[in-house]
Parts: sequence; C-alpha cells; structure tokens
Amino acid sequence: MSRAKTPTELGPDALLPHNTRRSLPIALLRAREAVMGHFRPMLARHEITEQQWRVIRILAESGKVDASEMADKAFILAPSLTRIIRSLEERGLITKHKDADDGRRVLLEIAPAGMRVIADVGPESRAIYDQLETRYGRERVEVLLDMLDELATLGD
Amino acid sequence: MSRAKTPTELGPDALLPHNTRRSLPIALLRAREAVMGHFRPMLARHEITEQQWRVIRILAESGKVDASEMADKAFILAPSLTRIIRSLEERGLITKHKDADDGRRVLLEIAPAGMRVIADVGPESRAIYDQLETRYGRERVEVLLDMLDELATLGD
DNA sequence: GCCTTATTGTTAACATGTTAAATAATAGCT
DNA sequence: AGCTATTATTTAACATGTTAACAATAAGGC
Repeated sequence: MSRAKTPTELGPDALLPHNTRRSLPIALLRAREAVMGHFRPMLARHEITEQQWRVIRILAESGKVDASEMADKAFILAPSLTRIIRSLEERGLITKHKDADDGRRVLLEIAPAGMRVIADVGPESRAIYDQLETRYGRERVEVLLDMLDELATLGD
Repeated sequence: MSRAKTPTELGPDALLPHNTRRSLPIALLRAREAVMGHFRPMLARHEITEQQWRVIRILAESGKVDASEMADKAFILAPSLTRIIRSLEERGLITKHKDADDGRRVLLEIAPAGMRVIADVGPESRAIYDQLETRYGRERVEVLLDMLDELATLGD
C-alpha cells in the first residue's frame, strides 16, 4: 500500500481520474462490443440490427406490449424506439395500433414475417450464446450477470 | 394475470435464445448506462460528451498520439473518431497535424484549453468514480474488471 | 364540466455507431 | 525506379443514442 501523496508530489497525471484501461465504462463497452461482435455478422446476414432483433424477440416472448414497456424491456430510448418501430412496421415484421382504452398508447405485436425471423435467427443466436457461455463458463456467466445487475441497480 | 394468448405459446420455447433479462448483451448495456448516468450530467455541464472526454483524457495521459492508437485506446471507431477530432479541434481543445515521418498518420495533441477541461472535469470525474467504487466495493470492482476483460478477450 | 397537471409518444437536432467504399501515402518486391 | 499490395484516414449512408421541445390524451381537483 502506498502512502497518501501530497499535491506537490503528484505528477502531470494527477489530475486524471485513473488509468483508462481499468475504468468501468470502457471495460463495459469493450466487453459488450466483444460479445456483440459474435452476433452482429449473423444478424447482418438476416438483414436485421441488434436493436430490431431485441424488439421482435421481446414481442415473441411477451405478446402485445406498448411502446413504454418495450422501451423498458429492450432498453431502448423512446426516440430510437419510434424509428425502429416505423422501420419494422414498414418491413412488415410487426404491426402497430392504438390502444382502445388509452389513446396515448401504441400497442405492438409481432407479425407472421416477424415470427419467421424469430424462427430463422433464434436458433443461430442461441447457438452463438451457448458457445460463448461454454467458453466463458456457465457458472461465471451467472456470477457476472448478478454483478452487472447489482451495478445497474446501485442507485435504486 | 390475463390469459391472452401470446406467440410464445404457439411454439416451443426453444425458438427463443433465452430470457431477455438474463442476457449478457443487455446486462452489459444496462450496467454501462447506469454507470454513465452518474457521469453524463456532470460532463454535460462542462459541454463535453463522454467520447470527447475519453479522447482528451487519453491525450493528457499519453501525450502525442496518432489516430489509430487513439481509436484503440478510447475504443472509438475510426469514422467516429474523425468527427470527434474535427469537433475538438474546432473548439480549440486539441491540435492536429500530419506526422512528418509518415504522411498517412495524423498526430493529436492536447491544447491549453484542453488541459483546462482536464483540470475542471478530472477531479469531478474522479469523485464520482470513487463514490461508485465505494458503494459497489473496491474489491468487487477489481473482480468485475477482470471478468469483463476476460470476456472481451475470449476470442484472442 | 373546466382547468391544470401528468403521462405517452413523436419530432427535431446533433453526436456517435456501423459498414463499405474512397483516398492518400507508405512498404515491399522485382 | 516502377508496380503492386498494404496501411491510415476520411467520406458516405444509414441506424441508433441523447436531450429538449412538442402534441395528444388522460387523470385529478375544483
């Protein structure tokens, strides 16, 4: 353990937070990019983006959901979601209509074409994830997920 | 709970990769957003983005750096970096000039105005990070960083 | 019922992410 | 030297992230 340093002992780097390579934001970014790097080429072959995949996958999981709930589940900001919904609807992968009980809400539902994407992409996605899990270690993935969740909910 | 029929019931669950809330890509995204949520308001007050902060911070750490090295250290793709460099140079926070030994390379250096940003933002950033580290646990941050690094380098 | 406030979703404007292609300069080979 | 391949950076085009402002509807108090 090093003793506390007085300001005069500090070098030019003293103003800096800490080493860039050991910072949580960049480490999280690098890990995420590494993971997505395994999925992206496959998704690209199916002409779908990561976020579009998240949306239709959640619709397949949860049935009809409104935009707010989707934004929450897919972790996509409302303005991005608006554009993604427009794109997916134009491509016929999902349908969209107003909630009869609350005119503000927009209900989303997966369309048959969207279910076909699920059927095509799902198994490939699962295979990639399984391989990743095996290589990293199933137990450690669980531990990591718990640690990440705790980090994400620190301020609650 | 309603008994509305969801698409999930139409086919075997095996079509879907797994539950969305326990997936590494989203967990990493949520954790990262939670962390950045602590920094962003402060950075915004200093009229600087997260990526711009990474760039000038690395220049303060490492002195003259060429664009490729910067892209690598800051984990920013080349096209994004081109735009960020242009913006930072226009604002006078960094300088940019061609490498005399290799005309392809662009050397970046922090400018006095950039050093003032370092002096202003650095301590605030460090304080936020320290608080985060304390609340999460210093030891566990180290463990998490190691696990993330291993995940990021799985394919090497 | 009317007014104020809160909620939901969209639009706008700008910054970055992502892939592919273009440009410019160097390195390597003959 | 001259030709070709490789490398560094930029540009282009589109998708998403981010904040602020806006429009439409709903909820609640009076």
